[in-house]
Amino acid sequence: MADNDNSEKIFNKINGEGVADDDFDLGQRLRSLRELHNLSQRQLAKRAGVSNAVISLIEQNRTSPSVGMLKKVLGGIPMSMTDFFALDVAPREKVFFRSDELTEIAGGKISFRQVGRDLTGKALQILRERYQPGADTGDTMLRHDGEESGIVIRGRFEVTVGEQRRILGPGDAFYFDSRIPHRFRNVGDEEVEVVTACTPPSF
Amino acid sequence: MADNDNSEKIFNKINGEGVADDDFDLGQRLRSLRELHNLSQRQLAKRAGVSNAVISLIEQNRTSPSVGMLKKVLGGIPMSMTDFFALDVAPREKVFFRSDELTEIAGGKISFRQVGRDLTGKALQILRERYQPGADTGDTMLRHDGEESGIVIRGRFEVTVGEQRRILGPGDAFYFDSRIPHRFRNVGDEEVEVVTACTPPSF
DNA sequence: TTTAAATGTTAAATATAATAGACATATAAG
DNA sequence: CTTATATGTCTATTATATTTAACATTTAAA
Repeated sequence: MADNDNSEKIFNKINGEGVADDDFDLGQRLRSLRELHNLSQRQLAKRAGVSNAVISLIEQNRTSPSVGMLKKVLGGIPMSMTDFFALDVAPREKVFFRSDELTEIAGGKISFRQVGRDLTGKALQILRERYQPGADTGDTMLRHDGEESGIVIRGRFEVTVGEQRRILGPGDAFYFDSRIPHRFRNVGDEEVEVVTACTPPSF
Repeated sequence: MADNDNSEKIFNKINGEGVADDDFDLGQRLRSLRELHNLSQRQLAKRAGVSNAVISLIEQNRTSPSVGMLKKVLGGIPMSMTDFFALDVAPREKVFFRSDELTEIAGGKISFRQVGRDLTGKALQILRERYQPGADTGDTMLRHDGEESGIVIRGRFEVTVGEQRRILGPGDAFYFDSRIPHRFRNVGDEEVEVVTACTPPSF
């Protein structure tokens, strides 16, 4: 073995034996989903075109279904694989946030005020952002997983996404895949106010 | 068979034979992902603790891996199941939206203006909502999958979530699991303006 | 009570996924 | 050229997922 020998060893040190054991309980998840939709194992099985036994076995985690099988089963609900695995969301507690309760993330020329304090396990991040005149997100373009969207409330706001650039005013909006390098800048004389949302949270 | 006999037949009419054949190509997806990370099949196999053959077979779609297997393989990258399936998002086209390009969803006393026209396959829905004085979302509580959050820009906005109710002013915010029944109402004299985000899109 | 249909579970049979190891090819080193 | 290491693919064997058909309970109707 040649040059990649090391990376593998390092990797294994980090991740145990390289196994990514998500702890989530596939069986429990399917069972909840099925019961939420008021279907019996047999009803679901028939709609999905599979045997009822396999659903019982999956729900007991006595088998690890092939993705083809899981897809068929979910097809009986119906729900996509994507949604099924995205269902990681835990039940939430705090619902309301006073203006001054928003979590200050960055001060100075750019102010990010986030709804909610700890977003681990949550699907959505929503921010009220303020940019002082001339403020920007820096020279290196931002890049992360997920999608991102926002609506400008006040000011003249320059948004750069990949090769595209545009100046947005009040009421204007943007929507893009956050994996595309992006950057924000206040190009006007007054403060920019913008409400943005990301999924999943990027920090 | 009793009362659910019909629902099944109707369902099958809608969805072919109840099979949810996502068209996405799992093999191609894994291959791209692996190549993106500059790993050979054997390197990935070693890191994941599986045989190299299975990766070849999966990438050729000659086998439908068990979710356990897929999890292990992704563990070698590493990437979670969630992210793997969330990778469904097609490369996006339109990024910027002028104020008047926002899609009008509901007129009258409540105005929903959405960023983007067709959100199928997208993870995020962001809306600029306006409520005339006295306007509300109706007597029946809303309920759908996903999470929902918003920040009030103007006005006095009553938000009811499950047993909780609160009146929010400019800058105040909310965040909740959309499966909890909820309702919105303008309880002030002036128009309410609020920016909200849902994931996944609820309509 | 008896009967019938529905429920979730389980066992044995079958189909398929996963492994170990060989094969063919390509690239680079000697 | 030969040799060595890496690549992706394929075949036979083993392990496991999936089906079929039964079982044990429960619920509702007769």
